Amino acid sequence: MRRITIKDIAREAGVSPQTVSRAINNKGEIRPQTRERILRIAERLGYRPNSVARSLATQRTQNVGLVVPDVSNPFFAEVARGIADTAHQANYNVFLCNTDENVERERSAVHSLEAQRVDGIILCSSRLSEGELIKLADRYGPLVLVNRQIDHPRTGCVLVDDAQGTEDAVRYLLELGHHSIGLLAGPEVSHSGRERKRGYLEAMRAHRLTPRAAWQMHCPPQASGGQAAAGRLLRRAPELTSLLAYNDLVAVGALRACAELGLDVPGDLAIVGCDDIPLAALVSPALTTIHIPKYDLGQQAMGLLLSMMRDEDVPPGPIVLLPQLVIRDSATEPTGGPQPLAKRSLP
Amino acid sequence: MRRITIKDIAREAGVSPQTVSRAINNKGEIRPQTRERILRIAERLGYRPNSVARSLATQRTQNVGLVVPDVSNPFFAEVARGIADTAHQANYNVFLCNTDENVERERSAVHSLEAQRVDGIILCSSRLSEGELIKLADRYGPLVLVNRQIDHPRTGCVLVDDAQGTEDAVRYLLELGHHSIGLLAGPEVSHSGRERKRGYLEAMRAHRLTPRAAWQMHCPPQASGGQAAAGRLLRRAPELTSLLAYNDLVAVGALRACAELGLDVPGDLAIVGCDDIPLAALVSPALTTIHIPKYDLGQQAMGLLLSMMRDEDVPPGPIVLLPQLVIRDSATEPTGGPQPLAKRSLP
DNA sequence: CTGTTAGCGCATTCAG
DNA sequence: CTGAATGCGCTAACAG
Repeated sequence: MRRITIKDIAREAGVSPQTVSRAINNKGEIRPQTRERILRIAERLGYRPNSVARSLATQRTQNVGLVVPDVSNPFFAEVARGIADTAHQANYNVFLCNTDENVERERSAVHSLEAQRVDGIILCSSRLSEGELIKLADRYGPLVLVNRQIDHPRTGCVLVDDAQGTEDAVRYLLELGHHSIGLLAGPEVSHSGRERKRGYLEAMRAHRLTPRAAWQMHCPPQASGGQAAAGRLLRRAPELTSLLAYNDLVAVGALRACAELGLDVPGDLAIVGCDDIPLAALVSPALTTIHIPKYDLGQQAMGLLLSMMRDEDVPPGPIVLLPQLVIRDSATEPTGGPQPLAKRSLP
Repeated sequence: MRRITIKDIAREAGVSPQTVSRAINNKGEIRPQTRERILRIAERLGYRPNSVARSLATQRTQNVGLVVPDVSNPFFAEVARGIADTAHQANYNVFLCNTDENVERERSAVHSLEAQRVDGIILCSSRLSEGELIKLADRYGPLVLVNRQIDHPRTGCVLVDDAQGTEDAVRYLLELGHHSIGLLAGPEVSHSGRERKRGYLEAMRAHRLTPRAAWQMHCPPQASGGQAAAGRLLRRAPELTSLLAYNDLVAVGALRACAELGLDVPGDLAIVGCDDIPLAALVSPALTTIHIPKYDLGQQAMGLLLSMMRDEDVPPGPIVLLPQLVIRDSATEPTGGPQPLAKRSLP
């Protein structure tokens, strides 16, 4: 089944292919009348322009590549939405690549996108080494990094001030009257994990509190990880009246751990999450959490990429987005009574 | 910045471009020795094959299009994962298009994909009319529909037996001892909404129970919708001891409504969800729910599309996947005491 | 305003 | 085993 080409239309209309091209792209001088006629014929014949041929001729594809660890992760799903929406508004298509946090897959995704000659690439939470990223930026066109930062003239970065987020959360807990704040830190390798921990430490120190090692524990960023870690942490440090979790899943895990231990949230223990994924509002108690502007992150990243692809001047330095504490039900003032776990016999 | 082409490599290697092409595609006769040499040069020059040019020459793009209402919806996110994984294993790239359940956007997405000359298209929960789908299938290559069915030689369908799922759930509740089972049906326009309702009605009738209209209520497929509807339904029909929800979000809404009304789940009211999105396992009580094999759905859809693109023979008729009831904590035997709401004065 | 010529980078003939 | 010619469908540059 051969598809209709501009030649077919040209023949039908008795003009040259070039004229058809002009009519379709509404470009160059052309008599409105012929243009109309050609368009009608194109319509009648069910013509669909061939972007592949056009791309080859123009050396631009109007496609961009999006590389994420996992679209089924609600965090990246929302970032992806922001990117896709912004891209489509600007008439760009997007290639979706998942990497599962696997460097090898990320590398192959990037190669594939280069082969596709996408006009720009957005890498979310890239696991590639700084050296590799720079090499990529050197040889390829516009590149935008989400949640990662390198210094390169053809690379844009969009970040969230994760440390600021946890600082705000810690301050909030302190103002509520909590003095002993535990941290369920995420993976040590993760960028946001390190930043969020840093924010916690800084906020503590800023308030002349020495962060105790016994109050901190790393865990995998899922509910199961949070549940296990929270259980251990609360036994080890029963004096804790509040917990800051690496993300909402970990916070939910902590919620479950509390249920197991017979602790009431927020009565006995205040819990604050991070990310504000849809889940956060739906568990009970609904999570007080640090909202990360995920959709915005996507919008800004794609917006930046668009500017770069259009060769517009973009201000140097990363675009930094601010998190915002969302107050719901999982953190209130400490009851002030005896230490929650101290008043019970632990299993 | 001009990119390296096979010509550059040919010049460097002192051979013709065709030889380079053969070396790279490992196709046609070529002396292993020259092949090796060429490949090394390509590597050194940082050559990336130009898929655009290749596509134009071969008339195949190795790209497919994926159209979903919303990737940030956990249901479609997982379907998308299944599709993307399977596609990448087979060396296909995927274009991602969101429609927001907007027919106009879906139409434009399809046009865009046609222009990209993707080798195949997967439409999830398409809102296009049957007529339009058939026209699309007529003029375009392989098409696979997820959650939708049409009869067309070049179109494949992958479905979940939604009715079977709710039938199983109703039977389970009946076996637990529930006689009054309410239905929080989803949107009337949705295909799965209608099917799930049908399954409910059939299961009731199969057990010689007349489904009462007062026990059924339609609602938007979100937690808020479920909460509002459950509240009204439970007041209207206080004799209900169990509730089947259109999906997990609606079920969570029902959970909240129960909390408002002072009803214990599962003690006073059993609730069964549908879909088994990650949330389902994380709320408390954890939802007993109908697991829809979302990732499978994606895998099968892409698998089918691959077969069709390879012109393999595919068995006619839709691929039908079976849901499976996942038993967790939100549904147990009825307590058997006085009707739950009857024993309290309603606000 | 419209047509002609050329080429984008590659693969597919067919010769050698 | 390798090279030369041709075309995929379209646009850019120039002529008319």
